[in-house]
Amino acid sequence: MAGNTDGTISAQEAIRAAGLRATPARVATLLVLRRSAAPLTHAEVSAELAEAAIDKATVFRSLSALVDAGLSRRFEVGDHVYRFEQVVPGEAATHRHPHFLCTVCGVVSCLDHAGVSSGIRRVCETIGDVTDIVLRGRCRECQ
Amino acid sequence: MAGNTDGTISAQEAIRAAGLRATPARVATLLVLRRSAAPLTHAEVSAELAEAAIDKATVFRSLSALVDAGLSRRFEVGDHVYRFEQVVPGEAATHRHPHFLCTVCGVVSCLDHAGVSSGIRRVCETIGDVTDIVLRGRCRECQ
DNA sequence: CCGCGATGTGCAATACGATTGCAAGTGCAA
DNA sequence: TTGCACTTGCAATCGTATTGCACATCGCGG
Repeated sequence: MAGNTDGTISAQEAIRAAGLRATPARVATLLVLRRSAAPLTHAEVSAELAEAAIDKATVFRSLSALVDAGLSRRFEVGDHVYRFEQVVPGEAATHRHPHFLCTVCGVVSCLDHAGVSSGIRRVCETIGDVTDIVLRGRCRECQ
Repeated sequence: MAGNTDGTISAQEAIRAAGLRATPARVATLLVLRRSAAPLTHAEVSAELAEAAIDKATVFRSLSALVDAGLSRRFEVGDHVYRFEQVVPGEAATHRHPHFLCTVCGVVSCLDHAGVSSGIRRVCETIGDVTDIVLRGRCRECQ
């Protein structure tokens, strides 16, 4: 039993597959992330899971565990609050490409295709080993 | 007396010109920013000014005042700590350049000079209004 | 050169997100 | 089913950012 009717892997399966124990707290956490369209703050996830009597420290550790396992992503928009979002199943967690982060709506887009490479790559080599490139600003819809 | 031998405006002059009172704390704060090649955190500036018996709250307010006056710039690279850097006299206060954060040693460097612009600029326009570019990775010394 | 009022400073306290220690509880492989 | 490492809950703690308030100071006008 590795999947649902819609073809996605169940949260429990995904967590196990990532090498973690599928505890209620982690499953619930991942479900909240999956259910949400937008990235959530720890506080938001926490609030939602408070009904299930899951402690905020546990939520934080669950989120961290999910991040470490590559099931979710952590970032922040400049307001000093971390946001979490699920890593869409199928995309490699290690796949590296620049991200654009709209500081207004919080949406993160991937710049896979973007021709960011050539100029920057040389700079990167001068600096060291660049693992991450983030652009921030306002997306077209938030202008 | 509007300038030094090297042609730059003295910190005191600059502060006055920006419409602020040139207090020792502000002058000292601006000097620290000017002296530093890399952007500094509030804690770093504060530590340096502690010798001069300047309180960290004052440093924070001084930094904020400088930012508001357009003499310095505040940003952060994703580690939940604000960085401050001077606005180079002559360049527009809105001038932006990419920053590199070494996730190992935490040092932030400016990629002023870097030829990051050309390729990226086009991408930025496609996406929306990019206000900030951050690269992360390990610097040469932390390899 | 001096006094005064507006402004800035120092100290301490606070807000708040992030993070951890520890003991009790639980998942899961054998 | 059992054991043990891994998790959780609770509460405490940490660090950055921020503010209140009384005192000190800047710098303008006299």
